Amino acid sequence: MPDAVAGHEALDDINTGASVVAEGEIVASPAPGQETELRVTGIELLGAAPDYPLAKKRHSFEYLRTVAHLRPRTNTFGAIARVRNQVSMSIHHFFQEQGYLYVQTPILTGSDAEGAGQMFQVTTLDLQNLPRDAGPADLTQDFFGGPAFLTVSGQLEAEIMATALSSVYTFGPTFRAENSNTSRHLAEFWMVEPEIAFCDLSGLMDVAESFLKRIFSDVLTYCRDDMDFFDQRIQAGVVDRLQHIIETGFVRLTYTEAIEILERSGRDFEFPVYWGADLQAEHERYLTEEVFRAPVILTDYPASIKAFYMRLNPDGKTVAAMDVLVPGVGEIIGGSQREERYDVLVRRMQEMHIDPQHYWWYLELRKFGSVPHAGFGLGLERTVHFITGMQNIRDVIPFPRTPRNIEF
RNA sequence: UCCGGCGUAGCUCAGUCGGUAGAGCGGGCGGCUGUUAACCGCUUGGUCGCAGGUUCGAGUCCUGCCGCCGGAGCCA
Repeated sequence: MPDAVAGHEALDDINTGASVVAEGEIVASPAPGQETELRVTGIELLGAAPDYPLAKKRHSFEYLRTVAHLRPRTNTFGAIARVRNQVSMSIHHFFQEQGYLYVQTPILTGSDAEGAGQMFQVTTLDLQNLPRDAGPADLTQDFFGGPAFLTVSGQLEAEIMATALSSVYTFGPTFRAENSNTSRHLAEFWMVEPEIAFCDLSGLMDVAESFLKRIFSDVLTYCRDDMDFFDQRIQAGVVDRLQHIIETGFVRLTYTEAIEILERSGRDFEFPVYWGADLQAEHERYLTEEVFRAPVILTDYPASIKAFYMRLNPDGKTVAAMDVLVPGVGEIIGGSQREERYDVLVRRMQEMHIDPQHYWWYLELRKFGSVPHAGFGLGLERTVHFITGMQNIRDVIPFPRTPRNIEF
């Protein structure tokens, strides 16, 4: 930089990470690989960056997690933030265009058995000095007069709204206190949960498929540069994979048919395959990655391995549930047609040792003008995980919460 | 939580049979200059995750703990 440039003496303090104001003229560049450049006439150092932890080179994602306050400054995390933004917008656009109502469901809940995993308990009691006489703490003195938790799903409340206002969707944070140490799990993640009035399982599958295709298509259209970046630097083939999914139909298969395929495969699976067993990750991978090489929607699982609120099929053995499985990530959507028949729902709860009294308000939806309805949950981070080809879900959310990790 | 692997310089890693710790990058100094993760020379840089144990001697072997990674379970 010529000495004539105003402020050039600041150059000694301008290194990687510094913030500057540069003035000049945008001109055509003679250099290969870029069309324009800034011919600087003045430069000012706003904030120096001595001992900046991010060198001008490649860093491991593992290291970047230890500097989560700086990693959004890297090219990869910038690209992820833009894709996340686009996916979020596409979710809203898709449902808004079809007349769904965006509703907010509570983050705090008093229901301690929503059945979707371990919950975080919330309290204002002094944990060092709990009110008690020998026995357990007296929770009637707690803020809500009883136990309170962070939600694991907005589904039950969404059903309330959907049976009043027609189709709705929620989009918010969800919390699971499972001690899961994997590349696919977070303790805090964002979930989209549409609840569709007057809808059966077949209609639900149609929504799920067109929903995912819309998200993938928008990302390829509006985040093309970022997707090319992921294709070149993170995982080769992610663009073609999305393109292929958009252009082809999802495979639809019943659980029973899937079991038959697995039994006929001749494969020696670690976990045995038989009707009634829950499908293991190895079984799902075989179906999505080897047999069909495409997203697979599995339906009609045995009632014994699914939640109480899923609608019992006429065969009396299976429920109208569906899982959307994608290659590499596994389950990206889980959903079902809901049991709208009061008597059947009560019987299912009793079979699964769930106290119907705890769900009196949920049951009343079936008592007063019940309608068929269905819904599913889509994990936002699992979706961005799949789209970008990133190896670890902790790297597709700015501030991941996992066991023993909440510093940033 | 279970199984397996790993933890060495600011970062990425090597370290043989147990014998007093090394490279590249980064940082600093100098040179060069149409650069794009520049280049050339010199230089700086260590509680070998923590705590014990075995040994004349431990980065290396053993035990426990902590953390990270991969897989599994749970699930979005």
